[in-house]
Amino acid sequence: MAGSSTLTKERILGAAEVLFARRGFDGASLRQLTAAAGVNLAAVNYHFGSKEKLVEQVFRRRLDALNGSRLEALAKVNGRDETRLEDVLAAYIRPALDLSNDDNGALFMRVLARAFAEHDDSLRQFLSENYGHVMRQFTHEFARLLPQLSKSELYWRIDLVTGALTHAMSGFGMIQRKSGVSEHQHREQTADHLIRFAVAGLSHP
Amino acid sequence: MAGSSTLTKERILGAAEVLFARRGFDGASLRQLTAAAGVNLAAVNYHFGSKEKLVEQVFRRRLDALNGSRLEALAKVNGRDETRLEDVLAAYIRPALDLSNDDNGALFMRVLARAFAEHDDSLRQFLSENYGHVMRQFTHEFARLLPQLSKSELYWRIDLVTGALTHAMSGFGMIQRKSGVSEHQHREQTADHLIRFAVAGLSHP
DNA sequence: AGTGAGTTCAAACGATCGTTTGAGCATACG
DNA sequence: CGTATGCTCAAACGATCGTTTGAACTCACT
Repeated sequence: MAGSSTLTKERILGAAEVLFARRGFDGASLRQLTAAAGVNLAAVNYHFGSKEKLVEQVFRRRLDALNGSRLEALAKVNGRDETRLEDVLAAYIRPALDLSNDDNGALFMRVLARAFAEHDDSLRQFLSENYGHVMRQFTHEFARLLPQLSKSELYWRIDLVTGALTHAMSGFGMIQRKSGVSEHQHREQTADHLIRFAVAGLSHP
Repeated sequence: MAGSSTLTKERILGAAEVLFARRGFDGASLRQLTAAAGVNLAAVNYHFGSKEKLVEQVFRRRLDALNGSRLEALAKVNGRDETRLEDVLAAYIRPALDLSNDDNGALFMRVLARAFAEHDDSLRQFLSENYGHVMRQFTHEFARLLPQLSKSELYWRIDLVTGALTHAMSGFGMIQRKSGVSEHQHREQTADHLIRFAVAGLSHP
């Protein structure tokens, strides 16, 4: 091998994240994308095979780490002697907010929200096949902690909470935080809002 | 005037609603759209001026009625001697669910959710200019009913509730209802879920 | 019957899309 | 040194995009 250029691939993935968040998957063209990344137009098809494969890799790069952190945090919560609902929700929410540490991690949540709103079948299938087990594990935990809820009632609430969180986190990083508040504090306050809301949405009488 | 064909315009608007919901604004081409509507390709530019203007009209056709119903329902609630939070939320939610009476009314909520997730500036400005006063009026009502909440706390909760409702209603009409449940009952049950969730999300301690 | 405004139509416009090609360049290995 | 491999590049491919054009058609009105 010569260059083994993971550099070009990474530049493309980074630019794709920005442009997919801004213009959507259809709206962002490979020419805009490769120009922003400073690479040749043909590089996308050479390194990824197609635009659709690139989209999948954009998700993979973030979701592998994100959902890994979530499951890790959930396991840690389950290791304690008593499991609290808010801790389970924190295990789901905090890793997502931590993404904003990365350069464009916050933008990725916008990409995710787009994919959520587009009811594109192939993309949903890809996400379901690769990361469906995460949501299933959290759902199982919710069912255990909220035994008073019927199955359909629980699914309704999880769906609503998911919608709320996806929407809110897609806007995170956009809202200007007041001066005098550190980024860490800001993220902490946001996590607090989301967790308390999710607890109320799931467990209200 | 000869034809004064409101017929062609309506066929286009109907097909646009379906295809925008299914493929997105960029993903749905005027050729697919006019073919589905059974009209000539040039008809869109003749009757609407451009594709972007067509998008605006798709929103106008539904949102004028939808937000009108919402304000009407809100006025009716405010006319009573005491205003309850769940009634205000019902005034916001029920008109949206009633859209599913219409042929493709339920699909329109998908279109709306898409516009919500895409952070397209020109579309957001259009919606804000034309229908921003509705959200402002409801927000004012929420502030009155929840005086214990700080301004920022209230905005957080409204944002989260809005995200949840938009997501949920964009999926309404997709979920198959159990046999033996009438469409009216189904809508009533859905409204109940959404309203109780929204009450909990807004007013939790 | 004839005029004219409103509408539809097939055809074409230039632009841009995702993808492919083949030559050129770099580096590692015999 | 020579050659093979991985990668980049400019250029082109056919397809499809939104939009425009000018002729054909419809129908109310004089």
